[in-house]
Amino acid sequence: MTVRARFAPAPSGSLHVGNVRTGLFSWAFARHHGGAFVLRIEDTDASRVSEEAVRGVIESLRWLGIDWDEGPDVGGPHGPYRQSQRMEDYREATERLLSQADAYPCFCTEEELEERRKAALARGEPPGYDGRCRDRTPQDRAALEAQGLPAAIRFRMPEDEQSVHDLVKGDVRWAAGHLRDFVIVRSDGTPVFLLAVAVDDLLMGITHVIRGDDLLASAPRNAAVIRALGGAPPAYAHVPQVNGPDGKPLSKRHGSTSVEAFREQGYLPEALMNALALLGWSKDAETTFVSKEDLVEAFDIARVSSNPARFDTQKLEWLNTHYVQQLSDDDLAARCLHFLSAAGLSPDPSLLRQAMPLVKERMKTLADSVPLLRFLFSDDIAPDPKAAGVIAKAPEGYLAGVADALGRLEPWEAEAITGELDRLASDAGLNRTKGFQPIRSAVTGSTVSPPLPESLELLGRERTVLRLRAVA
RNA sequence: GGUCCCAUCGUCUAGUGGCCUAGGGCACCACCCUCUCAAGGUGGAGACACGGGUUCGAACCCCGUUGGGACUACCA
Repeated sequence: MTVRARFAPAPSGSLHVGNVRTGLFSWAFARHHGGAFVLRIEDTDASRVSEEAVRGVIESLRWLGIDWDEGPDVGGPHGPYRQSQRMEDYREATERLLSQADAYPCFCTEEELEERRKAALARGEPPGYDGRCRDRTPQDRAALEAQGLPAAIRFRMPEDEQSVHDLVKGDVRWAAGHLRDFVIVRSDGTPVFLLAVAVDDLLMGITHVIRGDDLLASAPRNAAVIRALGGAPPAYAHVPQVNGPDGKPLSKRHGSTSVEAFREQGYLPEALMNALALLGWSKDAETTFVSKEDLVEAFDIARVSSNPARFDTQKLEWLNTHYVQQLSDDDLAARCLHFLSAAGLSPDPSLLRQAMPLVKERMKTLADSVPLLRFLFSDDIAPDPKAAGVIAKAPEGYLAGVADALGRLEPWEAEAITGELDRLASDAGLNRTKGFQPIRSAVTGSTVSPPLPESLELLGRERTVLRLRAVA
């Protein structure tokens, strides 16, 4: 059997790292087994989706390195891949279910349902649907319809015990009567997720449904609908949710946890993917660096942990510094360009490229390139308060002397500059730290910068001397 | 309330009855290196939620308790 897995996000908000992690696992599973991966957009609730969100989902996944064989943008034999465009399939399925008496019209209004729910709760009974419309006679239904009462369509849940063999949770059972009849078509005629997912998974030939475990309870319902439609349910794997640092499920109040946000902060896709891959899954006891290829090669759904994980930003940061260091200078320069431009700088390409070895191991994120390199690409480098303090404490005439000496120095390269700076410092009775810091402050405007002599070499003699004189 | 899921260092995890005086990564602490900041190196502290069983033997199996979470919608 050829594996067909899918990722089916609801584009109601941004794709947060918990969602993608689930998608990543589904993708890795499909790729590991040489199967197909399908992207489907779950937008049955039109009020909650925006076109922007759909585009955002696609872009985020692509950026991360996840690809799909069938989807809304690339098409495929089982399309369309947006639920909002599959209404005909849902209508046909509903008719079949209705004709088989696996579904029935329900005339209860939301208000009535709410009241009965409260009443049941008050009596200490479970609050689910009470089945009032379940066994109405055809005449009864006709009469109610004749009155023009709007009706939703409910699925008639089998009354025996239901069970799901889950690839990560194991066998999960629901005793008879615990799963109530549920609405599959709203009274306005639009299908509900519970129906759409089942129909789509069936029609798209999905063999493995890998999704968040908040959907575990809907698995037996999805499976029941698929069986009623004459199909065989796919295998299910419900992976745990990803929590925020406080241990609560990821949500808006955790701030920017979307893929897009991490991208904007300067994280590398390879680092995010690595971090996500290790959240709830591990290759073995030791492995901490996992590339896309490693993940595909080693992914095993049976090794997915069944308990929820917190997203660890510090580890992401550490992974990111690691991956930044792995990048070639050209690659890194190209990636930094966007951040420097966004900060209003217009870096000279060759200078930028030459600066990479200096900053590579000093960047946690690509965005860090801005404060580190501003002095090279802007002459507006008024010393910050700390730097101003250091300059003020420099011995009388020290910086002017440095300016003079550097103005005559030959050749203008790091090694010679280092020698000269050392000489100047010791002549002034200063050690390297004390001797270099005022210069660094004057030239970069900050007490923190890439190594000084190398920085000066790149800056050039003229700009260096000019800046020294400006503060001297 | 009911049903279901989950429970190893702060955190991510290894662990599927003896290999565990519980291993690794991040974070933390100390030291080394050092022109700032990093990076790097060395070392250190740090966990099986609790209580009962089962067994010659339990982090691993069973039961209970406690604590988290999900679902219980004409949301997905």
